[in-house]
Amino acid sequence: MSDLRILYTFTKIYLMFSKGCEYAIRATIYVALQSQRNQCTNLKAIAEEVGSPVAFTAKIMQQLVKNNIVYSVMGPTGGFQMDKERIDQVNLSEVVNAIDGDAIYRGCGLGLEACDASQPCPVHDKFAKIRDDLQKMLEETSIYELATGLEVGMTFLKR
Amino acid sequence: MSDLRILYTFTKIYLMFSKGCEYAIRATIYVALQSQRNQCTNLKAIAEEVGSPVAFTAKIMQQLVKNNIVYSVMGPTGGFQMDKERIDQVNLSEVVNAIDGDAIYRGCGLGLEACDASQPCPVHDKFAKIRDDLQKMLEETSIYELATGLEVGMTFLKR
DNA sequence: GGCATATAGGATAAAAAGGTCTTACAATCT
DNA sequence: AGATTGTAAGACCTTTTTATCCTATATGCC
Repeated sequence: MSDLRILYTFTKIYLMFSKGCEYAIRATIYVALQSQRNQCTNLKAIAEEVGSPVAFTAKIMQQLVKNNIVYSVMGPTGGFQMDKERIDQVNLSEVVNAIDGDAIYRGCGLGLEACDASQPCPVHDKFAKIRDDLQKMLEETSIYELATGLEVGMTFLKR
Repeated sequence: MSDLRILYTFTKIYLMFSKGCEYAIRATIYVALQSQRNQCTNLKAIAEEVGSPVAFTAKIMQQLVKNNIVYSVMGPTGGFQMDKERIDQVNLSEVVNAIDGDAIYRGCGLGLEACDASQPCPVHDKFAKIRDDLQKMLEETSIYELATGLEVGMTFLKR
């Protein structure tokens, strides 16, 4: 790792999702949990609970509302909430798609623009399998499942 | 996708590796192929062949040299080359590690710093499986294998 | 030796992602 | 009515990532 600092300053952990998408997933899980308790959660509480910057979280919540993942309630005692049926229906894939789009499923592992089965990059097939597994996992994982783990105290959203 | 442009300007395809790492993999495969033909390849040729910016590629090649993945030869007729034994030995994981470090195996899918088996984030287990598969794949894939596909004309490094 | 051609390495610049602030406004509660 | 909360959009700032440039140094060849 140390040598890398010649190339990059590098503190970032390069992973699957954009930062905004990570916040979106965490926020959705939290709102789902609160919604199960029939509670509307306001922006500040969400940001605090998922450890995300307030202003940035506001943009992300707007995006989640637009994509019909959560809904918003104006006025005092307002905030964000999820329909109870939606908690079961919405899966991780939907949330990711709302923020990052579907690039994660489509993109080439080596960054080539015109990489597909007919003109594959050297790692095309090997990556395709990993990506398919990822996609399947994201589609099979419901927000309900994740919120439940959080409620039971088995999982955590911060730090 | 269109709605996203409110949040991000977004042309980027957010994936597994940094840009530098993608170039590194492509470059290593190309150098390996040339080395099998006992040819030393200079920077300019590499950059041209893998479609990467010359100056940036120079930095990446330095990194690959430091990590003993390729070696460099100075002076006219110089460039980069791989020991023939190394072509078999080196796997994708080594190349990735040389540029991006091992963050891809360690990092939390939701970006939490203190996420592990004892204090997992809601998607910890599901991500762990995908990441383990990715790691295994990267470790099992040799540069030799990838260079061979390229030589045979089955795979491509550009566009 | 002298020259051409390479890589090495530091400094710097450009672009993208991440994040903040401000302004105007709409809804809803007390 | 007034306070509180979200909506929407734009301008702006900061950090990280990506990329370039310049000078030093090594090597092969004449």
